[in-house]
Amino acid sequence: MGSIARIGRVAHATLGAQAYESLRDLLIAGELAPGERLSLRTLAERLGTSVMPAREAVSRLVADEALEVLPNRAVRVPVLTLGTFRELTRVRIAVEGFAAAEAARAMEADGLAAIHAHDAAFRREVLASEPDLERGMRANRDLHFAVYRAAGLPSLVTIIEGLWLRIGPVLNLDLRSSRRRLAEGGAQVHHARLVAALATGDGEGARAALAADIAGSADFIETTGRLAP
Amino acid sequence: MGSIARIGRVAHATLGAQAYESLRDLLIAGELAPGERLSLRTLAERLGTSVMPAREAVSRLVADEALEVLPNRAVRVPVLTLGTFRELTRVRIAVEGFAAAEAARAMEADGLAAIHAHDAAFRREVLASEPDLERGMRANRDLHFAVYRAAGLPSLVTIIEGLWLRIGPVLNLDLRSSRRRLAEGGAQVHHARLVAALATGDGEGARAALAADIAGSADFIETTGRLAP
DNA sequence: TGCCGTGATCTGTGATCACACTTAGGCTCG
DNA sequence: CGAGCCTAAGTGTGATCACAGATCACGGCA
Repeated sequence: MGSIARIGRVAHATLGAQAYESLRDLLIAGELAPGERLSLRTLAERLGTSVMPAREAVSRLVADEALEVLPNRAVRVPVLTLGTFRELTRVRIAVEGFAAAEAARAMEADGLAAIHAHDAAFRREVLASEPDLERGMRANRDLHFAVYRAAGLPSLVTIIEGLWLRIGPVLNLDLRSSRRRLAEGGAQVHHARLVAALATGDGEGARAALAADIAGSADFIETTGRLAP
Repeated sequence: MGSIARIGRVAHATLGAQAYESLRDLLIAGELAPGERLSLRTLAERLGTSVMPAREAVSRLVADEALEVLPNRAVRVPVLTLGTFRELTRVRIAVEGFAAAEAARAMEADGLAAIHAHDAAFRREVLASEPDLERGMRANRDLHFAVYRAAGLPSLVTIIEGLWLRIGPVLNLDLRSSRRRLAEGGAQVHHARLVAALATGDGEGARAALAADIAGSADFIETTGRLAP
């Protein structure tokens, strides 16, 4: 095979798209606290570009409601009220629960294998004596989205990504602040029930397990009392 | 009442936001055909501004997947394949069906009155000897979103708007092309069942009626055979 | 007559400048 | 010594310019 054949895509990523994904990852990872203000020029300087790519990134994230512009035109990470958080949780249970149910019906072998791997990685981190929180949360995220992708409905995955983008800041900020959650919580129990239901094609079982998982972490967040009233 | 009181919103709408809503309405109304290419400069000239607001509008719509950039960097209205259309329809039935079920449980008097009004307006247009298609479709849209808003889950309404934005071009293009659909179809029958279920708080009935309505219009679109293979 | 090379034009992207507005800090005056 | 104004720095928004790449049509060569 000539070397010309392995050139592949040039990965023509525009600067604006790169800036968008950088900011996006920061938000999902909870590295930008709710209420924190952003400046286009500061952001551009940190990215090593002009303000234009930063503008596009912020503009898209505002459209996703992952950032908000105040009446002063200032840009900041939205501060979720308790009511908004509960609303998002209800929507998540409905949408992600549906995705899990569909995944159970459409599950194929390789998808199930990937899910098993992510589940094992998560449980390994939970049971470790010195758990790496960031790696554990990434395993959790990979597990969830492997399930959602298995439903075979790409537009649904996009919708769920938008939901995670909005709850990311409060969710991951609090989960990182206390390492108890990872070890104590029923997360791995829910995951086990979820994986079992997926393996047997039990759609309603998968939906129930995922709903319990979401509700469990949401309850934990509420107990921290860090949400705005 | 002094005239100062009726100023209302300062309409602090940024040019980019105005451009976004203009393009958005054009897409939902199906006035931009699938596959049609857009030019930032042409768009800017039509809006009477520079390319900057047009850029922001297009950028946001691309993020919503309501527009797409080809590998050539050209921007066009996406051409839905039959598979993508069916996928979106399944997601719509799940998400909008959930919204209808929640609306039935949370329904209040004034919301129900508004829904009744939109339903009457739609039926009036269907039964008219000389139906105004555009007005009928607007009544249909108002009816649906009045139901979704009644669920009391704003983030769900945003999600559904995104779905309508994607199917708008093919849906409304075909519905306008044949006036039969409005008159023949079971739309008003499904609407009647939907409104009745909402009035009695029958969540599952509302979900079923809405699902049938969506499936019915989707079937009609498929019979036109205008979708890409 | 058919086909390929080539240049003009149009595309989106990024940088830079200009402007209205907000905000915070320092300075002056009571 | 304290409070209010007022300047200066910083904000997002919009316009304009510069540039690489794609597209398409015309003309010349085989």
